[in-house]
Amino acid sequence: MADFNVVKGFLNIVLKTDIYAGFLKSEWNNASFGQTSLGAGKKVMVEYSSPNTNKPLHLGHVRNNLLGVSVANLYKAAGYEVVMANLVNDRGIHICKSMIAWQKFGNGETPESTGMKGDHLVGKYYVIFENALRDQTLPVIETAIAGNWTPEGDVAQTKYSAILGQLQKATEDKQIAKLKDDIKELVRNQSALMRETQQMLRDWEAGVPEVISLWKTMNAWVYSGFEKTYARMGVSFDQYYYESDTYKLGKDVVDEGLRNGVFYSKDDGSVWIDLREDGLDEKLVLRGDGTSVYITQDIGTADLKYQQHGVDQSIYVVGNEQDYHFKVLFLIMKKLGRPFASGMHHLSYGMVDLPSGKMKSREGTVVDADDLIQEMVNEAKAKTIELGKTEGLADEELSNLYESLGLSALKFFILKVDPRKRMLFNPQESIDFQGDTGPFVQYTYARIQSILRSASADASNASWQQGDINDQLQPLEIEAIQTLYRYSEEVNKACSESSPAVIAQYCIDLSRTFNRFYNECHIMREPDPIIKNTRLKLAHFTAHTLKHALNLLGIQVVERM
RNA sequence: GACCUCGUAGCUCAGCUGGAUAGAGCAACUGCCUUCUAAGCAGUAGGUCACAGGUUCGAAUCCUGUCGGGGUCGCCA
Repeated sequence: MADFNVVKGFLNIVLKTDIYAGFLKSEWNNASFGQTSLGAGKKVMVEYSSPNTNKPLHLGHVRNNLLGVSVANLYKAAGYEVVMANLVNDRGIHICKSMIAWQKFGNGETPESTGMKGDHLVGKYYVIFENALRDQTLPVIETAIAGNWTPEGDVAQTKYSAILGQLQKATEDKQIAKLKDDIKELVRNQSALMRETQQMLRDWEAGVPEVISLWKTMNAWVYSGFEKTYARMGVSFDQYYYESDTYKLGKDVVDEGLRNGVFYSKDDGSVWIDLREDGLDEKLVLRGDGTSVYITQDIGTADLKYQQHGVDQSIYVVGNEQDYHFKVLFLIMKKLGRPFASGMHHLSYGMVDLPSGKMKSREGTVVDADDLIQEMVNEAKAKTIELGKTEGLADEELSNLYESLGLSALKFFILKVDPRKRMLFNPQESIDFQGDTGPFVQYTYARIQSILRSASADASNASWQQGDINDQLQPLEIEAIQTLYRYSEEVNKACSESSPAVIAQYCIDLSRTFNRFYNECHIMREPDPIIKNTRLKLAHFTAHTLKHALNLLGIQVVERM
C-alpha cells in the first residue's frame, strides 16, 4: 500500500505501482489468460437457432444465433464442456403451406433453375401461400365479421356464434381487434386452401410417399441455404435434433407421470398436470386422442438430451414470448424428479424491433438475414475505401477485411445490449463504425499489431520480450492494467448471467482505456528501453485480451484496417 | 381480467447482489494528424433515473401502488 485517505466516510487505498507491474510481468504473455475454472468438470448443452424450415432466417434469428454462439463460447471460456444443439422445426402446418404453394404455382422451380438460395425459394412460396390465402378469404372475412357467415361443422358454428356474441358486447379497441382476428382465423381454417394444407399434414403423418418425398426435397433446399448463412455468421452445431423425430417422444414419460401421480387424466382421456399450487395453471400434456402437444415432445427431448450427453446444465436460447412454456416445462421435469431439472435454464431474449415497428413475416415486413449481412459488408467496403485504407492489400485480403468488419459491426451492435431486453434495430445506426462498435474494438487491436510489427522489424528492439518491467508506472498505464486485471471476473460474470453484453461492454472499456494511453504515451519513440519494453508488453497483453474477448462474441480480429 | 417484463440525456444503451459529483456512444458545438493507423483522442452542452409513496444513516438500484410500452394466458409450435 502506498497511501490512503478518507473522503466522505470512504477509505481510499492507493496500491503501490509494483503490484500492477507484478501482474503485468506474470500475465502479459499468458496464452490462457481469460480462461477460468468456474465450470471445470461440468457439461452444458446450449440449444439455439431452432429454425423453421419454411422460410429464410431473419433479424430475430440473427439475435438468437449470435447469442447462442457467444453463450457457448462463454461457457467454454469458463471451463465447461459444451454441446451446441439445434432443434430444427422441420414439420407442421407451416411447412405444408410452402409445399402446397410450390405444387400449385411452382412450375417445377428449383434452386438450380432459378439461381435462388434454397431457403429463399421455399420462403418465396410461403409468402405466395399467405397472399393466396389472404385473397381467397378477404371477402369471406368481411361477411363473417358482419355476422353473415355460415361455417361448416358444429364445432366451428358454436365457436363462431360465441365470438359474435362477445364482439357485440366488446367495447375496447384491443379486444375488438382480438375477436376479429379470431374470426379471421376461423374463416382461414375453413378455406379450400387450408383444407388442402391440413390434408397434406395428415398425409405426411401417415407417411404418404409423394408427400414425404416433396418434404424431403424442399427441406434439403432449405438446409443448403441455412448452411451458407450459418457459415457466414460463424454458427455451428455439435448435435442436430429434428422435430420430425422428436415429436414422437415424451409419451412414455406421460405414462410414467400418470403412474407416479404427477399427471392425471380427464374423462376424455386427455392428460394434465395441475400447477396451481406453484402459481401457474393446469396444463395439458397429452391430447384426448393420445397425440402429443408441444410440451410433450419437449419433455421427451429433455430426457433424450440427458441420456445422450449427461449434461449438468441445459440452456434454451428462445425468445421471451415462451417464458411461460419454459416455466411449465422446468417445473414438470422437477416434479418428475429429474436430476437435471435444476440445471435447466431459459435464456429468454427480447424481440428485435425496427423503427417502422414490429416484424411480421406474414406481411413481409422482415429484415432478411442474408440481405442484412450483405449490406453490412458493403458498408464496410464503402467506408474502408472512403478512408483510403485499401493500400497494400490484395483483393482477397480486402474482401476478407470487409467481411470481417461488416459482421463485426452487426454482431457487436446486437450483442452489446442485454439479451433479456427488447432492442431496437435502427439500420442507420447499426451500420455506424464509430464509437461503441465492433470495428472500434478491432481498430484498437489492429493499431497495436501495427506497433508490434514495427517493434519486431526493428533489430534494436528484438529483445523487448525479455527485458524487465518498469515498476514506476504512469497513471494511464495503471488504468490499462487495472482493466486487464478485471477480465477473468468479467468472463465469469458474463457466463453466469449468460450475457455476452458484459463482454461487449468490457471490450469498449478496454479499448477506450488503451486508446487514451496510446494517445498520451508513446511506445516506439520512448527513449528509455525499460519503459519501452514495458509498454510493448502492455500493448501485447491488451491485444491478446481484446482478441480473446472479441472471439467470445464470435468476432474475428483483423491485423490491419 | 390475471400473470410476466421493460420505462435512465433528443436517440441507442451501460449502471440495478443499496453507497461518493448517475456513465458511454450517436446527433450538436470546440480543439488535436511534418511524431507508433484521426475507424482515434481531449473538451463543451444535454438527466427532477416514468410518477407517487415506503424501507434505510443512504435508493436509479429493494418493497407497494399508479401510468405507459411489450409479452403470455391454444387440445398451435
